[in-house]
Parts: sequence; structure tokens; C-alpha cells
Amino acid sequence: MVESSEEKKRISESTIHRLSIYYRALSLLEKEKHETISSKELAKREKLTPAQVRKDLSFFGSFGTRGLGYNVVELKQKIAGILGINRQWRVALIGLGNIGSALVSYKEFVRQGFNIMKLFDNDQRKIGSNHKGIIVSDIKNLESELKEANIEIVIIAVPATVAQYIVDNVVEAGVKAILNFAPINLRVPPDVYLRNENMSMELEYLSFAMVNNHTPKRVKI
Amino acid sequence: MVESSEEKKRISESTIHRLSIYYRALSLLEKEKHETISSKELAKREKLTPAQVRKDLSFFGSFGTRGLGYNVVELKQKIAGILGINRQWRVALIGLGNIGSALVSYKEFVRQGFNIMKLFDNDQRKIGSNHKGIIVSDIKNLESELKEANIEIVIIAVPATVAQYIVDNVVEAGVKAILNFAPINLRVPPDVYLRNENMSMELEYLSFAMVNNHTPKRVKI
DNA sequence: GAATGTGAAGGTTTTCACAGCA
DNA sequence: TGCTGTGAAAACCTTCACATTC
Repeated sequence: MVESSEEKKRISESTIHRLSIYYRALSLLEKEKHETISSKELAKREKLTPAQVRKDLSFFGSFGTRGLGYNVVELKQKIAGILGINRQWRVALIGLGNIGSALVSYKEFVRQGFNIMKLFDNDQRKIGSNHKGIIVSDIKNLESELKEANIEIVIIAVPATVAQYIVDNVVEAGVKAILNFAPINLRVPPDVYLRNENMSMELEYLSFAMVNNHTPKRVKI
Repeated sequence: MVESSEEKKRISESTIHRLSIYYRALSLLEKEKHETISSKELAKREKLTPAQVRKDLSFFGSFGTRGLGYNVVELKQKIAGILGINRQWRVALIGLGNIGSALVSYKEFVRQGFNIMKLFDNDQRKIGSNHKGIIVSDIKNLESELKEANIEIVIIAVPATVAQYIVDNVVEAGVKAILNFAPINLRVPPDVYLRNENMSMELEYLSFAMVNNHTPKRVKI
């Protein structure tokens, strides 16, 4: 059987993460009133190589002008389109402990179109209270309220011990994308996207680097 | 000039991150009273491959027993040693906004030996107040107090606009490891380790995955 | 002249597959 | 027999270098 005519290309996680980086850099450049930017300059700003920048972008099209570079506003919009952040996403956050409470007020999310519409907790003192304009819902009503509010992305900020149970319910409600802050490896069906945010990991990397005298990509052992 | 007799091996970032994952898995296994674990089982738990687990560990030594697997407690301790989390680290946190405040109470840090000893802010209402047993210091005294307290790692949780200025001071104080939560690319000298924690990035990945119907490592474009 | 877009080369990381050991 | 440890192969990612375009 022949592959369909739709082009298939492997896009690496690294490329996607760098697109996020380019997007942020371009936002800054826009504020600084730069009209165009070359791959060389952009690379320098973000400690990458010009070839890397051009290659990453080339997976998705030809956005530049030879001899000139990339139009800042235009490229920013193109990347927003690729990343899917040129639209609004309906997000729910579960767990209003330390991390959860901080995330409700995290302006970077809203700025990129990730709008927290629903909050859930199991603590009676929190349920019904108003957090940044959102009334906290009882976790007992999770499934029905997620469906009702058409939530597309769920952020998990509950203790590791209950995270799997909560996630099972979230999946049951038909949500296809989960960002997990609990330090545990969650099981989800193959059609659900799951990403983990592990804040200790980067500290452990620093610790490793210091103990081992790590020079990037090379270590004495 | 001949390379010194000390073995040099390239250890990838991915390997180090996976060591963090193994460590967490082993902590859980220890609680569950498992005495030994095979690379196969460990890989299955963390959605990796057995060969990957064995290769990662092999960079640092031979910790297993053929036919049997790895001793859970022993391997956990070995990895702690490799990552440098078999000791206590003296950490300072700068910026007591939403994120900073959440991190002060983040138990996962303490559990791994990252002890927040100092807090800094520029808000007069916060300076002098008590956060989880720590008196908040004035950012004005940053350099002297970092030195005085022998801080080894600094966590930056200030707005992006002032982050570079703060980091320059942190570097000046002789700190060699920085974990940055501000969404900006910071400049540090080559002998200072800097890691970034960008919480929007994973949401952007989810967004990308949904918009592009991304199947791991392969995307239709 | 300046900078993109891109095959090809070069490196790095992962997986394979099997010898070797408990 | 069961599972580790590891060279070798395969897959993947980054960099090079240059033809191409403005």
C-alpha cells in the first residue's frame, strides 16, 4: 500500500520547543520595534546556531526573504499558527494548593491564549470561593462540569497520591490534553496527550552539573 | 598535548533527566517494598525501553546483577550520588510573587535536599515578614547576604523585566548555579550553570500536538 | 552583497542483539 | 534460564556549505 499524498515529516520535540523560544524572542523584538530579523541575529539572541533556526522553520515553510531575513510580525504570526496559539484554549485547573494557586494568576498562560475557565478542589473551605473571578467547583462534579464547559486542556496540580484517580476522571470526560505537575508518571490512553512539568528536575540537573563539573555535553567521570 | 588519563564521556541531558525519573521510580518501588527491579520492569513503569535504562546506567558503572536485576535501595543511592542529591544544598529564592510563594512550600525540593535558606523581595510589605520560618530579606542586601549564607543555588522568580539585573548581582555574589522561572533568556558567564523553567512551553507543546494531530515523533504537515 | 532554504555530511542518541555472568 | 552490560547498527538531530534569490 502506498503512503497517502499528504507529506509526512518527523518534527522533533526539540524543534517544537525552539519554536516556543522563537515566538518569545519575536514578541520581544516586536516590542523593540525591529521590523526584520536574520537567522543569525535571532540565533545569537537565543544562544543557538543560524542553521538551526533556518532548518527548524524550513520544516513548516519558507517564511524569510533572501538577503533580508524574516519579517518579525509575520514570522511571529506564522509560528503562532504552527503552535496553535493564535486561538483561545479552554483550560481547567485541578488542585488549589501552592502550585495550583500560583498558576491561576500566571499571566504568561493568558497571554498565549490559555484561559483558565474552571477550578476544582476537594477542600470544602475552598469550594464556592472566588479565585480571580472563578468560583471553585467541587471535584465531585468534575466530569460533568468539564464536559459542560467544553474544556480542552486540563492542568493537574493535585498531590501525587490522587493524581492517577483524577486523571482517569478527566480522560473519562473526553479531555484530550493534560499538563501534569504531580511528580508521578500517569497512565493515559494513546489518544490523550500528556506532558509532565517536573520542577525538581532542573534543580537536579544543576546539582549534577556542579558535582560532576559538567561542561555542556561533556562530563568527566 | 595528550588528554589526561581521566576518562571523559559525553553524558547527554536526556540521560541525566532520565536518572531523575529512575530516582523517583525507585523511591516509589522502595515504598512498595520491592527488593529488586529489572530494567524491563523499570522501563515499563516509566514508558522507556529496557536497553535505554541499562545504557543510561552503564555510563556510570555496573550496578545490576545478571539474571536478577537491580537492588532497589542500592540503585537509588547510586543515582542519588550521581545526581548529587545525597547531600544538602543551600538555596535562595528571589521574588515572592505567585510562583515564588508557591515554591517556598514545594515539598519536593526539600525531599531531595534542596533547602531554601533565604528569601528576597523588593516589596516593603513583604520584607521582614516570616514565610515558612524564613524572614524575607531586602533585595538591596542581596549580594552580601548570599555570600554570608553560603548560598550555592539561586532560584529566580522575579518579573522578566528585572531578571537580568538580579542575575548580574547573583553572579557577582559568586553563585554558580541558577534556576530561572522568568520567561526570558538570561546572560551568565560560562562558569555559571543556568537552567530555565518555562511553564508555558509544555502547554504550547500540547497545543501544537492537538492542532497538528501530532503522533509522537511524527507529524503530518 | 546579504541572507535564506536545503541536500549532504557529521555527530549524537537510541535501539539491537548477543556474549557473559549469576 | 534470566537479565545485565555493551559494541555495533540504526535512527535521529545538528551543522555545513552552497546554490539561490532578493
